[in-house]
Amino acid sequence: MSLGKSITNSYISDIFAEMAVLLELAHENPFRVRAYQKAALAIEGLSENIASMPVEKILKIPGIGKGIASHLEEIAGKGAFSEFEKLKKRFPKGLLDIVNVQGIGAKRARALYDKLGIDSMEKLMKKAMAGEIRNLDGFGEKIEQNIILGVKEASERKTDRILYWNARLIAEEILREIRSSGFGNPVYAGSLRRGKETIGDIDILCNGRPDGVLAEKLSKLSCVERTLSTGPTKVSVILKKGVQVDIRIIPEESFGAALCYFTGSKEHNVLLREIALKKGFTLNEYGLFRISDKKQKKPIASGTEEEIYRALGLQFIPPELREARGELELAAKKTIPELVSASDVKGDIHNHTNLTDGKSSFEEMLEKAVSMGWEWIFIGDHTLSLGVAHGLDYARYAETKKTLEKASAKFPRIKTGRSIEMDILKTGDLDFSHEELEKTDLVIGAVHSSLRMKEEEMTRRILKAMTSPCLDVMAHLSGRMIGKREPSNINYDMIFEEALRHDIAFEINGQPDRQDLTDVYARKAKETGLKIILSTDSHSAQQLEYMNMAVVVARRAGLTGKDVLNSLSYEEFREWISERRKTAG
DNA sequence: GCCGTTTTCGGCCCGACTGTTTTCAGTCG
Repeated sequence: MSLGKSITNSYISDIFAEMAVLLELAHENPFRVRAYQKAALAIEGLSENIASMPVEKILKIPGIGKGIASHLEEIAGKGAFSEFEKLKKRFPKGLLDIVNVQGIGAKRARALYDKLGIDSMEKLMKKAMAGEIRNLDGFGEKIEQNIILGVKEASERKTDRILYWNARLIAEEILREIRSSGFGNPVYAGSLRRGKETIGDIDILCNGRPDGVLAEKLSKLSCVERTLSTGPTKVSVILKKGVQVDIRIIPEESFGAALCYFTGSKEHNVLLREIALKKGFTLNEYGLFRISDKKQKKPIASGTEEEIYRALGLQFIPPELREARGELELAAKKTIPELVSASDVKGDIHNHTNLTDGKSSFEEMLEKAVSMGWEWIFIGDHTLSLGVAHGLDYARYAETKKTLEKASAKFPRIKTGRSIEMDILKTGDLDFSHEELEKTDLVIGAVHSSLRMKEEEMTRRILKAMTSPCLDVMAHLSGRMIGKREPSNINYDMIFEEALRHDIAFEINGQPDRQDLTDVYARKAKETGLKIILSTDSHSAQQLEYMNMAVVVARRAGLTGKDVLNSLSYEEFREWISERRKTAG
């Protein structure tokens, strides 16, 4: 059974996504292709490991039927399924890269392979430079030029997606530039508005008439490197920073319909349109129309998203939930929760100062915390075992706690505590003795070393750490770093169940490359009945702003203000710590 | 390949833009 354990949802999801591409290359029925894409997305969004789910339960997942279920069984047994293996042999690996080049899809990739034997990015570049592609049927000089640019961009880009936080900063910069050029009301949409972990390209909507004038001006913004396409309603550009941005020009009267349409997700939109059809409407980016209104003259709703959802008999769905994960059913029953927002947050618990590996002093941290509008902050540092971070032993913890108290006196508007990020050793032991732990304000347990242990071993290590009554919060549980480090193998079910017995809270870490717990597991934690706490893991005062990152993850998980301990007052939070320590032992 | 309160067969969301073509296929979101 060792094979079954390593078969994660993301592993399976990747197989089905690749299968979809291979089927497209094979000129298969497009709806079959779509079915595999849908299955890949559905599996990616599950918190429970699908490989160990009973088949009756698997068949209840929307988008998964008998066909995919039987493939799943095969994957669970041997890591792949036969039709997939067969197709993989039929097409060289390099073709999959070629499909991802801007302007090339499966059809063109297949044609290039059949007619010129192009099976790698290198060959593609060579043939394009030699001018051999332009002579093929359906190709031309322009496509050839775009291929050369596309291959260059693909090779320069290190990863094809950027972190949410970075995308948000870039988007805000463009919005400023568009605004200062005098164009009305630009907003971002797409996966950025939905708060996805990583962002492929940035979608921006802008108020204006589709007369071509605005589009022309937008393609000349100073941050633009090259223009991919320009039409009266849409401009696609690549920024100097390497990110693709699609800007749409939308008349005010259909702004809501467009915002909804371009926010997505695609799957959410498909379901939304199906609901519209059942009610005798049709929905597109211009509005919601009666089907009988053939020329789409008079929209039922179009100006705002709220109007559109209302006209469909649905509660408004916040963008972060629009992933076709059951939100439409909730909206129909009007049970979409009021999601947590930055204004619910009264403080942070997990951060670092210049006493260990942070950059800022207590005073700088406190000043920033006040400017965030918080009522309290627990300021933390690493413990000793984390040699690289000059961690604290108990004596230094106690000493610096006094220093913090002195610093706090200068900031009467904010209440403070001294937290400590307790290293969970390889054995599952903690870095301080029990007597020392009892004298700390707040203990945040975290794994920092030997992250690649086997699942059983790593799970046992964390379970053991949790038996300490003073371990209050579990930080960045999976240890993953997006794009750099895979999550550790752990058994979430066992860890969550044990944590529930000890009333241990789980952190959503707001570092843009951590976002850990993920939205999927934060949702599961809530369903298990666990408490959740948002943190910044700041290594400078400025980074306290990452609280906004953690809020986005929490919103995607469907959490309310009440679900996060950050919404407690200082006294209530202190009370929670002492109560849980009393009962946990 | 999935799905079903008009259905177990025959549908499957919809439009913009480009570049190739003389009316449309491919790509993208």
